[in-house]
Amino acid sequence: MKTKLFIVDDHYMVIEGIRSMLEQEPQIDWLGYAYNAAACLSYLRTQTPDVILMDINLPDTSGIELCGEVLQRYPGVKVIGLSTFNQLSFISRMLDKGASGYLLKNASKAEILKAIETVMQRRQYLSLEASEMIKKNETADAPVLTRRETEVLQLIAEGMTNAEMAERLFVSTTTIDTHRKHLLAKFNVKNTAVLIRLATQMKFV
Amino acid sequence: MKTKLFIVDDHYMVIEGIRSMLEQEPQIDWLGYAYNAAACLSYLRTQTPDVILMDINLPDTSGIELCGEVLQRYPGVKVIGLSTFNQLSFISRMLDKGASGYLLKNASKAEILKAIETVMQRRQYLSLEASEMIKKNETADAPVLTRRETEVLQLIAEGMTNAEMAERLFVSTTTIDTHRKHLLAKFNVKNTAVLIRLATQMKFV
DNA sequence: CAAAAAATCCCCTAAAAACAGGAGAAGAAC
DNA sequence: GTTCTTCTCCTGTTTTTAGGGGATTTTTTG
Repeated sequence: MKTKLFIVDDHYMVIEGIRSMLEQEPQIDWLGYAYNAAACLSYLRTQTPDVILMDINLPDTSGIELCGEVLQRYPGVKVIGLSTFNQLSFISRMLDKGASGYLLKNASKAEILKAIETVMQRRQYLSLEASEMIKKNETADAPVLTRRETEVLQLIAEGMTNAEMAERLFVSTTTIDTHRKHLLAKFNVKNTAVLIRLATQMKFV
Repeated sequence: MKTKLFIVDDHYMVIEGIRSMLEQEPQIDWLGYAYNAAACLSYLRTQTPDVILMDINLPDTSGIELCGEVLQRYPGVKVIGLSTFNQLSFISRMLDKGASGYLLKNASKAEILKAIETVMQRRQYLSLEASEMIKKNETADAPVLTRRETEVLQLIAEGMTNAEMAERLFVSTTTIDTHRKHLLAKFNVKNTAVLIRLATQMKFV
């Protein structure tokens, strides 16, 4: 039984690298690739792969969003996140969205094959270097936000004041103020500037 | 006359992609690759390539530094920068260091070959999409900041208040206030939140 | 050198955000 | 059926930013 493999990555060189490594493998059925989230979703309407290798950074949506969307529509698909060293903070959110594993972009052919094999057995595959770094980062990094907090964070980043947000969300300004306090506390920062910088860097906005 | 080609990139998939695309080309002599700046410099002590494809992001030094160092020691070598879409701001600095060209990581085989050919003729090769985006970035979105404004912007993003920045930069708080006003005006935004979001997205911070 | 740009400083007022501390209600989780 | 989380709201005070002016002194640059 061949594994139907699909890639979503905006870098042709990466796609070509994976293709060159895996195309000749007997257990891999190379379905193709997409450069962005839209093309990926469009492809999935006609074909259903077994495994999708998905870059965290895409030109239109973030891989995190795309992962959530894909798994909501096609729960049977296994998604393996792809990332570079300095983006490990995103991985845990990708796993939260239901991804089955992740690889670093410097993975060898053997490691990619192992990852695909592992997730096909309904187990999780975490690249060694990356899971080590995640362990290290676990404490400090990306906070867990509630629905409302995420919403408020987004609106702050759009430039709205507490009064404007209160009106938009049909709550009191003091409520917004509370959400802000919680955001500052969760990100462990003391003002909006750093909050928005971190939130932007961590792709919350 | 074959072109001796060397790659510096920390992502195995990218190296494999380029190798797979170019190895069979008769005019290319595939010398090999390095994962980081140190390995690259070490390799250059034994061999001198004609063209180096160099990633902007490396684990040890930045590609920009490495580019400067390599060209200082081996002025005859042609360096072509490699980058992704969201790192265009680094390219101009790479060109300042003497790079002969740059490519985006989604470049096709034909484009890579054209770039190599072009720089071997002692001309500069700039990828189309990227030079367009650089042009865009120059005019519309990214404002031109003065030295002091950049400095203040950075400190705001670090979370400092006007008083703290004034102390750090040995000026009055009202001066900082003025720089802030200019920043808001230049970015055409009404508060710090949007300022920092845009500045982060545009890689000012 | 003259003109433009950048950096510096000042006034004032109003608005917004941060800090502190508490508290009730609804729903989910155990 | 209690505990935890989330969302909601409150009263205050203090700090920080934003907005609107204006002005002087260095640097750059044509």
